Amino acid sequence: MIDVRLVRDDPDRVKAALGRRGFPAADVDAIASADREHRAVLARQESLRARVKSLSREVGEARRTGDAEAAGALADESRRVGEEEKAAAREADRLAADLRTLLLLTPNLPADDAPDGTGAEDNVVLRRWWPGHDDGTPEPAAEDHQRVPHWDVGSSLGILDMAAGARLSGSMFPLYRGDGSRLVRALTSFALSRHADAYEEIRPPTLVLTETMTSTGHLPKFADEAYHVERDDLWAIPTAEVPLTSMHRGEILDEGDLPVRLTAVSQCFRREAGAAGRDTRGLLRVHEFEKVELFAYATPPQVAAVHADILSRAEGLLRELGLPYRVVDLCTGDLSTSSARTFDLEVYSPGSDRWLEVSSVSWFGDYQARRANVRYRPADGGATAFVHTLNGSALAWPRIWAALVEWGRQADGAVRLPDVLAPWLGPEPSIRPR
RNA sequence: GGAGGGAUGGCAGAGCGGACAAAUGCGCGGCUCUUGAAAAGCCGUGGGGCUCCGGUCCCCGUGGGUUCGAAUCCCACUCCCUCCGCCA
Repeated sequence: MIDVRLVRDDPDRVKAALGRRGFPAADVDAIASADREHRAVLARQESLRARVKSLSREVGEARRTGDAEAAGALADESRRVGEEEKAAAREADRLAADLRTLLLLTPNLPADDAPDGTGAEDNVVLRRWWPGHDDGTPEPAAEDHQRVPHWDVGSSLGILDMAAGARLSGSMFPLYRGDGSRLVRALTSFALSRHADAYEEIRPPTLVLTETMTSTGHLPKFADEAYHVERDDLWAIPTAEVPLTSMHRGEILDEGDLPVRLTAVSQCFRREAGAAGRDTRGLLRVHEFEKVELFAYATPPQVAAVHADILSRAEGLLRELGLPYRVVDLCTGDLSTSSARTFDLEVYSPGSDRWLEVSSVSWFGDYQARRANVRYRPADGGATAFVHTLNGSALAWPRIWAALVEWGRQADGAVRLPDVLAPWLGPEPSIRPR
């Protein structure tokens, strides 16, 4: 959530910033007027409250001095003012709730250096990397035997059974078998091993409270995108970012402990409402998947280095896996609601001839921290301030899995996997027809 | 799921209807003393909203209620602890 004081003090700046992502200026004015109205009623309520308190003190004093008549009169007066105060309090509460609703639905201000644009077509490709060709030499085309979509590779090798997944849970719920399942497990172990030096490994719950989903910005606006367990009012997380952001909810951290860097593997659930039928074959888009996430709470001066670190770790994994990828700087029109700046990593899939998003590395400013109320106390003893949050996938496995089996496919139909996975899959890891 | 106990500041822990943002101890910061340290002594030490910068209001797990007045009384809920039941 953005700071309402920004709207109060410099509405034009907020309008300009939010306008870059297509948010209407009129909605900013609505926030400003809701804020004014709320503060006016609040001020009235508080002065009435102060009056009740001082009258009550006088009642006590009158009683003590034995002046029952005066005490009665004061109590009557206090009761009368109290009634007025209660009405004002109800009004103030209602206005505060209205204001909060407006703020919760307002997206974050984009970073100044995020590229302008209205949609994915305006995103900026910052760089491409091709194994063995990061020196500017021409990128090699994929061989014909690599131009087989992963769903065909998966079913012919018996390592991916989408039909069985559909039988159990409906479409877009993959079921991996045998070496396909081992590959997912190997990728998780591989990624976690690469972050253990600086990021504490967390295994968070997968079902969370409404409050937890609200802190990251996934609620209230995107309720349709998430699975909801109504009986217990719990939500299936779409990413480990959700529980990690709320891990220190309501706490005040010491500046000396920042940045707090966390990594987590979790199942991720996405309803993908409205996405059915488009780009959904095989593992291109699924309802449930596993992902390793990198996450940090940081102070503003630490943000640049932490953001770069998460991005370089995600890129590092792709390089180790030998998968061609590109780094995309998301334009203001394509940023997620909570993000101020996002770099996507996309791997090239030769089987489907498209770039697949496998990671999203974002800086949220204090937008999420304000919703989650995570603050820090500066080392110099100054006033507490909201932390900044950052996160990035490192990485989401279904599309990595897809790219690996396509790029690794040999002329004989077997799949050769990267040697970096040998610790978990054995030497010269590969998958052969059964 | 059932029975009982609990939730107060960084921590421990008093307060159980009237001047309480809250005793006391510990911790932490500053100062005095000291060659230095320790000990001792003194002083200070929660968060937040609004503000005409004079103030003022809110926060004692959360949300309601009673009262002129609630940390304190009542109700509901959440979480923690002990025991029973169930269970991977």
